[in-house]
Amino acid sequence: MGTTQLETVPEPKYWHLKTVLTEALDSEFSVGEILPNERDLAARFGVARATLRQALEQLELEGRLQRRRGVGTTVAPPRMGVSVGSEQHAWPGGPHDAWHAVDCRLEVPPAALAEPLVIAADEAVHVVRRSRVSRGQPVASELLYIPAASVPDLSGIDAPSGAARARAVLRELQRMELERQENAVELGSAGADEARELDRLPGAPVLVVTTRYIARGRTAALSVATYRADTCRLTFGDSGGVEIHHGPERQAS
Amino acid sequence: MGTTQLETVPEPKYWHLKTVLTEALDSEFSVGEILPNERDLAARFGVARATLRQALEQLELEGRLQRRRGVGTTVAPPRMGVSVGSEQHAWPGGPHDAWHAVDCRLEVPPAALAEPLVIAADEAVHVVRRSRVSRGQPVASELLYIPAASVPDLSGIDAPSGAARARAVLRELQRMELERQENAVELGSAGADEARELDRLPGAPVLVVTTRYIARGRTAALSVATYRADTCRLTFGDSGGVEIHHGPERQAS
DNA sequence: TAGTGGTCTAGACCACCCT
DNA sequence: GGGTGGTCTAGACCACTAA
Repeated sequence: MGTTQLETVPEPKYWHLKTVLTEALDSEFSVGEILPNERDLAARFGVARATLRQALEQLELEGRLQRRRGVGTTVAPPRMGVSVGSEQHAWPGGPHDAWHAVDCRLEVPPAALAEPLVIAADEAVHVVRRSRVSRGQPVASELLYIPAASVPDLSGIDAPSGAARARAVLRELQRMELERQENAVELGSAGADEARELDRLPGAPVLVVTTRYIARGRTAALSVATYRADTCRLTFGDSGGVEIHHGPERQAS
Repeated sequence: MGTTQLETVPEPKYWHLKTVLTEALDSEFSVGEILPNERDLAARFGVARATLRQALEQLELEGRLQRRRGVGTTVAPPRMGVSVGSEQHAWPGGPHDAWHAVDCRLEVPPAALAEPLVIAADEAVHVVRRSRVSRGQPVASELLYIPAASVPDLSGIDAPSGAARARAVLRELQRMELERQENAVELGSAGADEARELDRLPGAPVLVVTTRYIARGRTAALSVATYRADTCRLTFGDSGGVEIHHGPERQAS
């Protein structure tokens, strides 16, 4: 008919919902405040629950919301900046290290890591598990792969495993001179064990930081660190990082 | 009854599906190969289409699959490494710059950027739009915010807008000495315009790299670059980055 | 035990791409 | 026009948390 048809592209409902909710978060909600439950929200907007959830999932991905099964959906605080791969060229376990060692075992690493580690596919390496906490919250979980060749004088260590052994292995590693390190960031999803350690559900989005420590022209250690993508902003380079704030978002009482 | 009950934690179906599909991708599929369509796959695994899609979405998030409406689902090649925030402290638009300028306009930036730019909330700045292509594919889209104070001698430039003006603005910027730069990476989702430029749907996951260029103690420019999270692995620091391969994954003919 | 978010189903229709 | 992935619905049940 003669109706003007400028609506050439009907925006998906969940996309429009996301926009509306974002504006509401910016103007009407405080950090930590609890949103109405999903069934109520869906009814209020006149959509199916699955459609509402699509919008909430995106907002959680962007770090605006936090959802917890059995509890509810809350407004998330701004992401915290965590520094990675600083230019200071330091071995893991050094004096200004934000990590704390949890465990150390001797294991065969995943096949995909054999090549960057320059070892045989079935060769066992020291695997140090570390975790990183910021503002009282777990933010990252790391697996450090250290070929036996990088820590040759480990015979005097008595601890067969555990945090004590982990620290001993890192101490040994620091006896070499670090040549340089290579870093990479990519998107991944949390495995079952990482999810537990990060207090998230399996499959949660994570930022995977891979660091190759190079000494004497060889890969002396390989770190695979998974950071919570919802709560973390990774800063690197000279220092600091840029603070981005959303709307007013008063602090909840 | 007396049935042994070791199945304490029933794994979600989509999680198990994802595992099965991952193994299949590693062993039985080639890069670029087309998977059966979603309805067939769902029927084959005996699940609803929505459940299958949950698994496919995760695999796409991890960069293992590529889905295109109207076309199908294909096996994605390994992510390509793109270097960001290298230690070489260079202005944007310098000689070894991977970007190419598209446009330049004078606009008021989003309110959230007024503070890091150290300008008034309603002050207009030069906004240079640039894009980055790698291996024939668009990988990133950037908005560069440059306060007028950073390019004082712009009067001689005749081009009122467009790529020519963008290049002129960048040339002017390079006359200052760069003190240092601060970088940050976080997870985001593509807006409508970024999605178009990156050849993705709105809401697609992206890695947002924020760079603050500092000269004479002030923020001389602020870059917000969004990289396709599905196809990119960001490398930074000394150089290179770590190559991680999945399974055999022969190249498709 | 009540209420929350997480998983799952079996449909339907739409937007897009190719031929 | 036929086939693909993208969106949406209206239900159901489950796993978890807290009172």
